[in-house]
Amino acid sequence: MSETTPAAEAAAPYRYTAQLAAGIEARWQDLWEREGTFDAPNPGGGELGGPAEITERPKKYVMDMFPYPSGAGLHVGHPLGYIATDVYARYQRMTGHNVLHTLGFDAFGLPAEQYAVQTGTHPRVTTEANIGTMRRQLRRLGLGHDQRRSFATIDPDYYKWTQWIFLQIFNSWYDPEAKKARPIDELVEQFASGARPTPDGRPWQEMTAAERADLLSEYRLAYASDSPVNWCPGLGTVLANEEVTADGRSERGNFPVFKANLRQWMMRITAYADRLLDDLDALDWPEAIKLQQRNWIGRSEGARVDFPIHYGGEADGDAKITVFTTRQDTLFGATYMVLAPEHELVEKIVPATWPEGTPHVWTGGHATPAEAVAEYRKQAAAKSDVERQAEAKEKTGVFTGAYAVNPVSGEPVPVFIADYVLMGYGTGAIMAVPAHDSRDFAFARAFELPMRCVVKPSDGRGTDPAQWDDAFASYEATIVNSSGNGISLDGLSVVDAKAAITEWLAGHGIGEGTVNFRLRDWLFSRQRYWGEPFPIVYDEEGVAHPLPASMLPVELPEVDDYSPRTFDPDDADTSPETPLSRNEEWVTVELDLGDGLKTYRRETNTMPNWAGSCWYELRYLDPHNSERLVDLQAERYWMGPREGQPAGGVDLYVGGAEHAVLHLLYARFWHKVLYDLGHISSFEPFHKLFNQGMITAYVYRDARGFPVPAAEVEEIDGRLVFNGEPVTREAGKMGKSLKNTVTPDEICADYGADTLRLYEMAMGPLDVSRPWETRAVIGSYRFLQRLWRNVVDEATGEVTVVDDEPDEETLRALHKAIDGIRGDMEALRFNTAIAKATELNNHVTKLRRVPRSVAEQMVLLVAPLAPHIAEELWHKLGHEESVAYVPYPVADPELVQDETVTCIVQVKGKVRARLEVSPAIPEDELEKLAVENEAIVAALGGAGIRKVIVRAPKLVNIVPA
RNA sequence: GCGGCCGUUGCUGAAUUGGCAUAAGCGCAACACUUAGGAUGUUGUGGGAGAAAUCCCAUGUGGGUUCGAAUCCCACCGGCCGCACCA
Repeated sequence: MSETTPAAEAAAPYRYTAQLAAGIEARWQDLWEREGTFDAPNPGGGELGGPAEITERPKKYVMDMFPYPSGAGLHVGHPLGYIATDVYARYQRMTGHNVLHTLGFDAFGLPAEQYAVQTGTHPRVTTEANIGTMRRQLRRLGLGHDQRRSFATIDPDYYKWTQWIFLQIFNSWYDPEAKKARPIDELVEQFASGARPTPDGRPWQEMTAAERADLLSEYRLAYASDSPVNWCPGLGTVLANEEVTADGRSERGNFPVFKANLRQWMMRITAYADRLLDDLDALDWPEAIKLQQRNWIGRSEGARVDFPIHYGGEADGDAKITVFTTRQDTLFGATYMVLAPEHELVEKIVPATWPEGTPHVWTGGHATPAEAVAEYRKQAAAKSDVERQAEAKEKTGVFTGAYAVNPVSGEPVPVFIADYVLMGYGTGAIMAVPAHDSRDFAFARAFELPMRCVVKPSDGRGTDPAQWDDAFASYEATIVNSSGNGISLDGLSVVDAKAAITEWLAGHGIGEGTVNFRLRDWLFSRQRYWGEPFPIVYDEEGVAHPLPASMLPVELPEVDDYSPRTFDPDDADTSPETPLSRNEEWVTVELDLGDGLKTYRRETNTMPNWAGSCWYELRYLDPHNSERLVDLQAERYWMGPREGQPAGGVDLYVGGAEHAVLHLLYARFWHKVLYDLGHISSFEPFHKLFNQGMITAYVYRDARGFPVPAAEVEEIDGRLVFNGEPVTREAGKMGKSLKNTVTPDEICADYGADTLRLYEMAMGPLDVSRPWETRAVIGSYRFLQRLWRNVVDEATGEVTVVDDEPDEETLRALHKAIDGIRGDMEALRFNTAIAKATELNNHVTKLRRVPRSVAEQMVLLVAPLAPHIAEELWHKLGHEESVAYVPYPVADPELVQDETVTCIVQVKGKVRARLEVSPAIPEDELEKLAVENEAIVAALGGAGIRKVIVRAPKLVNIVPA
């Protein structure tokens, strides 16, 4: 490694060693910082303004996903993306772009709070210390960030604007006509003028303040509501749907999550479902991520259908159950209905007694419907999502005692409640078509309900569902048994039947075609200390008032105990307690909000971790603006829509795929609201998204299965051994508990930052996960040593390049490398760029005298990848300016191609001869050469030629007769 | 269960549009320099046959399309990821 014996040092005191690299790297990092080498000017004047000659260049806005400053420090996997964006940004600078690249910190959140609780210090103290550590670790890698633009989400200057955006969202509503957010005042005006009637028809002026507030809540894009939310006693907070895993546990901490009815802040992201879906098309994102977002939004086309129902006592002829279905074509096959247990209609429809002839299995053994329903609802509520998942295969439910009417067949259909119908999706009620839906099929079998086949099975199973093993759900079939009430679907295909019945339903006023989304509104409040406070206060009547912008930021108060109150993780019968509520002095506040000085109580929830990362791409552009969240001109310059980027946005956004739906969906939503309200010109935050893979590491385990320190495992005769005992190896994450952590600091110390950068980029394609292998780092180190030696004499430190013109072969090798590397850099294929640079470097190493022109171009080629050594060599070669802005080498097209190319001649696809030909050789000439070639004649063995395929100049393929 | 992605050498991985499979690196081997090598350099390194030129086989398995397939299509095997009673 880096150790060299005194003898070797004496012989080569100027060898590129880790020690030498450390000196070079520190020196250039200091200079870059001192000179502000990577400061990117905004157009125009002001603090961040810069010369027009730079701002007139094409721009590139390159971004990493916000790091969270953990207390554990970085391992070598963390900086992978940061190195990649730095290489790309440096390349873009050298190809004439004004490049904005910086890095801030996402520093609010539960881990900081938990860490602070453990260490007994204020979250701000530990968080800021962690940020300091991370800055030091990252600085050592030589990342070319514009430090003027760096900030943390916990800075009051920053979260002031997070709160401001919240107010913007709170103070707007979504106008479905205009398909955009509008200020809530415009809605108030409509109500006040009567242009829009109030729900109960009373004039707006006659409504009380509380009534008005409630009404507006139905429209605001941020609103508080009582709704079933994910309550996690173990964490002491509620969670967004996205933060709950499929088996009903918290993503962080893996605690059980329960449904609880709590008053919480929500974001009406569902209003944007269509736009969030449609605008994906114009984005340059990995298809897999787009697909995940599409699935999460979950658009499905279907119809709403009303089923008339008569219930006890009420002579209400209009009573109905509305269902959502995607299979309206099977309406004739609906033989029963199911409501979610929590459905509000349930209480109303339950009759006093079981109808005559109610089968025993339907009643659950209860004497009255009310009893049965109450008992089932109790059971369903007590079930955690985990239990519900586990029992998903077995359908449970109970008859409500009520019958509705199938609107097309006119037949009475019994109404059940069952937990396989979810309150949160569609209308919380379904029409059950057991013959053509496998869930309904299972339920119908369990409860001995009738089935009616209305889609003729195309798999030859017959039309009697009693004989079937499962429902027939295919669309590749025609409708049968579906006539009556003035409509017939018989003989139509599924698709045509859908259209026909939808039209019929609409015409009769009992349904309409509609679109339903899986996406739900975003639960936006948390019962935590370490987050942004809401800029909201409540008056005596409990009406929420937004604070004026002049009162921002609402700073976090000191509290005695900032940990959230947590409970027994399994105790669902608990409720959250916000840490901020403990500071009574802060909570109670005297304010003049326009009605004179009054007493208000502050909102004590805080915003979720995602809030700060929802808009940081905008603040980098103009981080110190105290008047606006971002200067419009700066935003338009760096992110505005343009050719090829119709929605605008960051040019390159690099981060892990784990944020596929959460952060990326939320950030897109906020961005669109800000766009609608005219604050920005782009309507998507990130034009190109790139997911980097993970650096994994080998985990070594002993016979008991415990991890052993990876660094101390030896390979003896092909067997893996630790302390003389055999161990097993597997790929895993890198982490302390697995004893396989490798830190960037140790690699920098042993080889230097340039070697680390180069190795991480050379390991493989950026988007693929791959295992770290410390022993392979030496390869990148050798590359840099050879590069160094090609320019510098290890014994004297003198530059050894000569002013000779390079020979033809070297020249062609150089230009081929330039051409290839440029393409690779552009496409983020750094691994193959390095392979090409290595080839060139190895070629040059063999030259006895290295021409200056070749050495200089080589230094420029590797400069984005290994910037410190490149600066050093560039200056040793006699240049004064930083290599950062020197134009990247350009290939001469004449020299990219060899003077002669090897043409392969195949017979029936097998290579039988090679010809050295000019790249410009005409097809017919090449064919002639090939056909006359001795080896080919021999290979043909006298057989005639059926066909000759010529792909000049590289290939001829002869097909014998 | 549904959807998506991926299987190339001892290992990490290259291969532009369907056109010489295995670039580059690690490791391994030999040699040179060296008191020494865990330094550096040079050379070799998919399998099989052969003295050699060369030939045959090989991109998870089996089929197909094509003059030609790692690449396109179908089925299967193995692995990874996402969603999961979504009506």
